[in-house]
Amino acid sequence: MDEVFKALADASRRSLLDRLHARNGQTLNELCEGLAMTRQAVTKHLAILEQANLVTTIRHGREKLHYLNPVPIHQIGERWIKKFERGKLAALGELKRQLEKRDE
Amino acid sequence: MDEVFKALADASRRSLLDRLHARNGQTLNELCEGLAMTRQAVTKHLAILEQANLVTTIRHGREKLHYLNPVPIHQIGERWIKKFERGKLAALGELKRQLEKRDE
DNA sequence: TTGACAGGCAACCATTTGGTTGCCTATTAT
DNA sequence: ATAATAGGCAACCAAATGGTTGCCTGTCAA
Repeated sequence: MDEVFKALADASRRSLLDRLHARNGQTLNELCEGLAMTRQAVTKHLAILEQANLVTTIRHGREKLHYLNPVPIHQIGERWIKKFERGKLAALGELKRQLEKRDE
Repeated sequence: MDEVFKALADASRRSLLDRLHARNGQTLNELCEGLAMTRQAVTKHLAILEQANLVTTIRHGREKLHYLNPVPIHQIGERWIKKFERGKLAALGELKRQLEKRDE
């Protein structure tokens, strides 16, 4: 899980996920197009995403296809959000109320 | 939004959020208790969480109370997850199917 | 079979990050 | 008034991070 958060921390990597979301199964070179980054930089980002299990790859001949894996992101929603979500809006509302009481 | 992801990338900071979730409105020194870190390190983490709007603080006399703000985390769930969630399980299932076809 | 294309590996570099220590300020309690 | 308490600021440091360049390997097409 730690790896997922670290992987998502970088904007370049998030945009790579965006690209894969737009069109799944792209090759490395396709993912490089239009980016102000060398191919090797992208390779590193993809490796990090792969290790975090956010991207799955498959070799097909000399090409490596990249597929988005939505499961870990979904798990954040399941574990983290849910954890803090109880009393979602209530938190801020109650916060204000408590402080008003405290500072009287 | 970038700040939120960066703030969540660190395990120490996530555990600070856990602590605040367990008991909201703690002071800096309370949050330091039992951690293998100096007070100043915790201060820095809290500053980052504050900048990401994940923690709201209020001065009360010489104390600074820290409150968890669940809204940005909730927004991840709203924006990111939703974005990739379409065809949640479908993605992996379809992935396998496509590859089986491709590699025949 | 040979060149072009897709990708991998490794060394290197600058900046960011997570942490430290040391000292300063403000508030509270004795 | 003064000591203890709660927190802030700044300089500094080591390690991690995001990026580069250079070169190597494997696969496909002419």
